[in-house]
Amino acid sequence: MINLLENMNEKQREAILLTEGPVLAIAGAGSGKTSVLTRRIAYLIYEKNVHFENILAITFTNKAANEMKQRVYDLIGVSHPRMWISTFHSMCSRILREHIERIGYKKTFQILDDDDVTQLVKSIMKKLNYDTKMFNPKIVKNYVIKIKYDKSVIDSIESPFEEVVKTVSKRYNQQLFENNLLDFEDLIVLTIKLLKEHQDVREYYQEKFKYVLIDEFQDTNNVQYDLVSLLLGKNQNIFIVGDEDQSIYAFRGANIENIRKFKRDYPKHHLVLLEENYRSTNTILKAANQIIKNNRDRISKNLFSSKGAGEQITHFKGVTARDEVEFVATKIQELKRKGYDYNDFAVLYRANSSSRSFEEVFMQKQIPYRIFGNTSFFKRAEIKDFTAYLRLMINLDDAYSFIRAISSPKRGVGGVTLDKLADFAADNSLSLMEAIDRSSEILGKSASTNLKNFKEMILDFRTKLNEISFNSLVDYILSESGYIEALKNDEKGDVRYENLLEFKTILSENEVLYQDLSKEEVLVYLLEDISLKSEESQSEILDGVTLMTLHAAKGLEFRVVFIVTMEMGLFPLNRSMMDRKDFEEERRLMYVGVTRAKELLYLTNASVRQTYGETSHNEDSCFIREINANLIDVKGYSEYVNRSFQNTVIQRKKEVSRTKLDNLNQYQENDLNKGDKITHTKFGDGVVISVVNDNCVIAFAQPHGIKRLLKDHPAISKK
DNA sequence: TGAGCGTACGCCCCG
DNA sequence: CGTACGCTCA
Repeated sequence: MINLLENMNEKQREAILLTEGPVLAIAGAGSGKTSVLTRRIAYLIYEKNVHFENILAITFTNKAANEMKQRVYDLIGVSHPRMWISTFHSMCSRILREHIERIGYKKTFQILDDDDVTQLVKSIMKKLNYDTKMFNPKIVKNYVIKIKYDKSVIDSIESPFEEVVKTVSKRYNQQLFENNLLDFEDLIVLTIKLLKEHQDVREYYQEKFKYVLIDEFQDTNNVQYDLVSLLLGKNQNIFIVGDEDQSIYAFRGANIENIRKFKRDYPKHHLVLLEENYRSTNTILKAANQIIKNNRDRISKNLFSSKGAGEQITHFKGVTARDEVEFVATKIQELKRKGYDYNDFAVLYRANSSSRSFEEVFMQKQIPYRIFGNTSFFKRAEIKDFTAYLRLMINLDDAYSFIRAISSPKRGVGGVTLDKLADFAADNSLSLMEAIDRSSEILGKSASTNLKNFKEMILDFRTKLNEISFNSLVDYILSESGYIEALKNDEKGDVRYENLLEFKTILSENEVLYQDLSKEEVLVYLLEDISLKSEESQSEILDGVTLMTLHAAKGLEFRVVFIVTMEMGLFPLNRSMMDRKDFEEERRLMYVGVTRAKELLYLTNASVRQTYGETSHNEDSCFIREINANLIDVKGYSEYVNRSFQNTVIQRKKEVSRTKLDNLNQYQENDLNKGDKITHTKFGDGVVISVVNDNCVIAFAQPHGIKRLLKDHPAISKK
């Protein structure tokens, strides 16, 4: 018999054993949170004889979910691919796949990723003759998503946007519904709708999920919070784990307040504080504490570790960005010789775009690496094209995939034809596919023949699905659609073809996993997986240096961590320096990065860097200065740099970035009112259109158009 | 009507 | 530096 409490400290045991009633575990970085979660699940199953179907565990990423399943399996040998350990989105997708017909959608719904949503909003805006230069489609999209759940948000939208958002949102939601498509927000919102409107479904799940566990609670948003309450019902066996200092998803609606809200909503909860850190040396922990204590809004925690002081933190500053990359590569090779594995290293950056220079040099120096995020496999054009075919086969109503599939490769049907077809379809309440049958009424002979051929082809693919193997189906679609032929004229055709062949692997893997399902159902699951994982990229390289964003690093640990591009403007990002809340989130991101390191931490940057073809000079990231100097060993060209780059350009740049930082500490209050004429340091003269709380909307001359800005931003001055 | 070419623009994080 | 979009020409 295994002992699930082995090696657990007093607090951790408490968190594992308190299975009944609400429990809030505040878990500092590296405090063994995942062990607690997995052991708690194992304990429920193994010791308390709870069936795994009665446990719901929510993680933040699919990767974390898989890892948790694996660890539970390692502990007690119980596992099942359909265990309810998943992200909010996967869980909702699974519930909806089962019951969505109750709220009027079809079971074959497909999920749109974020890029698709932005594109769709943009195209709707164009159709409605809104100027996409004046109104940034991304901002409109964010509003459209936000008001899905909370209609009252519309009242807080400033005047010129309000109108646009209202109109676009109506059209957008209608189009999604007609095409049987869901966006990520729908997954949650529609699950709430389903549970609210259908008592039997609600009671089924409330009865089913007897024990609920939620990880990374600081990153839940309000909609997710409500969903949790709804799933719980009278059941109070809820266990949440969170750490305010690691909340880094506010841009996506995450609300730190949810932890405090939980305390209020579940007054009888037990509070468990996990403060002992098992990961890092005390030098690293001290640095982390020194950084995070600069944030205003936080409950202070006292992280401690029984590990020794360890090595000093290194700050390396190269003359050029190339030096920085070379330093990282050389250091890795050096440590590798001293006995470290490639797996022990992580290079963490703020923006995905920073990865390229590291990839190049690593490749050149033959350092194996695995890269996470970025243009993931599923976001590549050819993959999206092919999935469009598959989606269309499953869901003939999907106009979005229809357009993608019919346009790649080109088959004599262009924008004009499609517009006409869409208008005709709308007028006669038909789907695009249905409208094709009557297309000769509105279109010329060649266009309507091309459309009919396309439809026949898709219908043929549908028949073939049940007649031939997945492997043959991939080949069949690729050749019949003319896709292969088109790739021959494509410079990157070979690579794209290789990528497409990956579908064979993916399809057959899923076929094995879901043996008891029909081929159509397998395809539905596969497409769902692709949608939910479109942001993640898996790599086949097992032994390699990890390259990833700071965001993606949350929850992971490495013996050696390099946090790179530590420069004002890059990290913290320029944009964040306008607002204290954003800035504090950058600081939490730094905190997350630092606390990933177990033994060695390197902070690197450069004094000269090429960005967008232009040379720029940035000051050291302020986060470096927040660490006590006696913890840091300064290496590299920094002294040389200080002496030799005293030219005016650098001086001026430094002044600019210093001003930006100062602005954070110095409050400027602009007394702005509707109609005021102002000047903006970057956008020039403008007129205030509206002011709501801290925000204002100002109309500038083209090319800037209408901007939504912070009222008190120092760049704005009244005329 | 759609393909090809030149210009403008963007500085992110993710399910 | 790359990509996305718009314009022009075939």
